[in-house]
Amino acid sequence: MPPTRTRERERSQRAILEAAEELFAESGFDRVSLAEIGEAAGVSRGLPAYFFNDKANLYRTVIDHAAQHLRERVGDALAPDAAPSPAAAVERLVTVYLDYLAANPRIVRLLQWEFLQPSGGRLSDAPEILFGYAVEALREAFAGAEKVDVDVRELVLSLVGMCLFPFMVPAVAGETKSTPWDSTRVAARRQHIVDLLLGGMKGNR
Amino acid sequence: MPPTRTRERERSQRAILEAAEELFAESGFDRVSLAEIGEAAGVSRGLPAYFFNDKANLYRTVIDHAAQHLRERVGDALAPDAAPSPAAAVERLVTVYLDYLAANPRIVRLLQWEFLQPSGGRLSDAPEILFGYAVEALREAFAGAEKVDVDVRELVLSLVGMCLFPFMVPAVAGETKSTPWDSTRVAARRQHIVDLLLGGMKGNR
DNA sequence: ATTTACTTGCTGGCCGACAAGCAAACATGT
DNA sequence: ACATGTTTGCTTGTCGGCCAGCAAGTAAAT
Repeated sequence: MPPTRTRERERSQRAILEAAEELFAESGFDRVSLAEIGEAAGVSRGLPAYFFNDKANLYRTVIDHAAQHLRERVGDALAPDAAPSPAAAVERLVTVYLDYLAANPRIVRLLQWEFLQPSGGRLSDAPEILFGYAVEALREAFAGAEKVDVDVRELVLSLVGMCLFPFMVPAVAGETKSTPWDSTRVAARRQHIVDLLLGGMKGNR
Repeated sequence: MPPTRTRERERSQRAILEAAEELFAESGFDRVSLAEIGEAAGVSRGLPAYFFNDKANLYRTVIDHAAQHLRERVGDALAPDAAPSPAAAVERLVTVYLDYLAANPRIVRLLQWEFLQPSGGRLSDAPEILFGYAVEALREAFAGAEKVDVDVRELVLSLVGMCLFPFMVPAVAGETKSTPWDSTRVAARRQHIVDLLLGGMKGNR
């Protein structure tokens, strides 16, 4: 059994994956070279391609990891509660999404890059995941309720849009460098979004 | 005076600019070569760099044109009316933004690419423009009104986000190929957004 | 001695930039 | 009117750099 060996291998792989995620998120696929990734990971310029055969394959691995992370965190946070009221479901969705996005700016940027991929041959379903859980949770919550006559698809677009959008334009949203997002700022945003959604759902039409 | 000469020059320049806008919007700066742009414009591979000295400069010109287009169309549509009610201001903002974005998918994609540029050294203020008019219009509309206690910055983020976001994820928003956006679909989205915003503004807190 | 994690050398392709070339349009001289 | 020179819109050749991919090499662990 080779203990140190395997351990080193995994350590290098994780370092490369970490560096790749950072750099891909920051600059996108094309602006990052495998040499840069190796350097950032503290290994030689050839090792990334040695472990992950392709640059494209390394990228896909990064995206898949991000998608899995998203799935776990958001999915787990939404799964337990069974059949809440529509208002509670909306509120929890907003909270979960905002907290997650605020805590994971790199994943936000990876999502942005993915959004720009040619829509036909999508190699990752990360964007789909983002919406899938929201649609699912809202459908479930609205199934029992009677009063709500809002189109779920529209509502999800609005909810996810309002949660995600500020993090996609940090400069405009008034963010300072290095500090991701102040927690009170997130709370204010959360309150605002919930107000809008609940106010609009109360049958304004 | 050389009439035909200058005319041909401008024709070529416009063809290049048009092709560059199309290709940059579709694939981003890095995935497009000057040769491709030349080919798409029906000229030689050297002409783009001959007219616009740099590839970067050509890109900047494309972005500046898009920003100007945005400024003209959105600005003009928002300028005339002086001091409308908050509700009317919101409704018109939503209508103008949605119509513009639905009609100009290429500019949406250019904006997306710009959003991903390193936030420090921004070379175009196109994103700022998008928000500037909304902030201005809402500040103006809210100055006279008393009842509204919503943070304008939050509201603009929500408004622009809800309007722009669906066009940034056409696949998720359920869009078919080649058809940009059905006008009835846009109308439904418009109604939904206005409902949310007005419902949330009615002092729900 | 053999595997294996890892590095370094190499190569071919792509692309942006520059410069030289070309031909059509225009100016000028006669 | 015509020829010659000059400008100018445009093309093509070329060079240098970058980078992904591969293969050969190295050294540590077993």
